[in-house]
Amino acid sequence: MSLHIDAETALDHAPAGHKDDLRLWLRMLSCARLIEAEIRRRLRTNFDTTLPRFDFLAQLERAEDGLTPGEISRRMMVTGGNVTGLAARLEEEGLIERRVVEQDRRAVTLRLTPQGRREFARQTEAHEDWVAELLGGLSATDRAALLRLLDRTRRGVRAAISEAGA
Amino acid sequence: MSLHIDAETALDHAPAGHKDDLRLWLRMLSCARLIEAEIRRRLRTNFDTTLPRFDFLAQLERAEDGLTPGEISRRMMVTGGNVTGLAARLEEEGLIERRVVEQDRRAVTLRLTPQGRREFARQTEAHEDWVAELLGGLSATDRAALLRLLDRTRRGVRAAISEAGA
DNA sequence: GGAAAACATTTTAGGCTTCAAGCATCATGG
DNA sequence: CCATGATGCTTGAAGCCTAAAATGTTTTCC
Repeated sequence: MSLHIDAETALDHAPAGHKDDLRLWLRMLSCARLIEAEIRRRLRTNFDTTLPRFDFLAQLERAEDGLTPGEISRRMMVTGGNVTGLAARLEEEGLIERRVVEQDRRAVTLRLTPQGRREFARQTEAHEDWVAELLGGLSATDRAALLRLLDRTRRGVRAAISEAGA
Repeated sequence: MSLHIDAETALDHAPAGHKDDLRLWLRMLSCARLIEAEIRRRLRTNFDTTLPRFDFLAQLERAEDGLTPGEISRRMMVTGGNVTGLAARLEEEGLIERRVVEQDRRAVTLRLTPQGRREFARQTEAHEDWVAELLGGLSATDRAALLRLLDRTRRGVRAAISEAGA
């Protein structure tokens, strides 16, 4: 909030919670980053892989018939160019395979190889254990409350974003 | 959790909350990423800058006498090489300046230029408004509860990490 | 049928990030 | 004094990420 506007205007723009929101956001960010950094570290040291690669494989695991880069791009919420690079490296490593779509030769489908499926199974099992380990300190009550609050938050944020875009 | 182990073994490895923890983590991650992506987008379109640059300036703003790259590296929790690159670009843009430390010629101090200070003031004001806008949907009660739960979570995660490292 | 628009993907340029190696400077102990 | 090791920073290689331009393919619509 600017220091140059008068108190009345400041009140209009800074209702109770203006500063609190910032604190809340910074805390959520630091919490998420703490967990994420630890998971990245473990993926690297245990499986010599990265979070984006892991997420990529997870998308393919859930889709029995493979996915197109465009579909993966939407699900991972990253750009198409990003998918191209990740797919190239994963194919290089033999974890996924590409197949041109017969009906639409612009498109390709990406799917897990048997090796990719085995490798991902190992990774996801460990990943799940890690998360449980990191969040294990929370009581069942806290977990439930946090889940609900985060859901509410996410809905609110989505609403704010779409409103801003409108 | 692997699909190939029997139910009993699965129970050993999956006490109540094992799956719930994963869901909780994924929800926190998606929530944080949603907000972060929107803030990055706005920093880009409104100020033609990035979140790391903004964070960097924020560190310098708080430190009256400037900071060394090493200190910034610790505070931002990123590697030293990262700081070097960011500092180079910010200096290029005239927002910060470098000064070799007299007493220790290995070290440099980085500080905001007057222009950098002005620019950051504009950015941080907008940033605060954005966060308030995005989180505005939450009630005061929810905000307080979320803040408390996130703090508890962070402490638990820190404990789990340091335990794992020990 | 064929031009134009829409679509799926890749490429390119640039920024962020890490790790590891390298360089310069300082501090210590013989 | 000066060799050795510690410290502060930078560089280089590799991966992740985006936005924008380029390529090839399909669809639309006259």
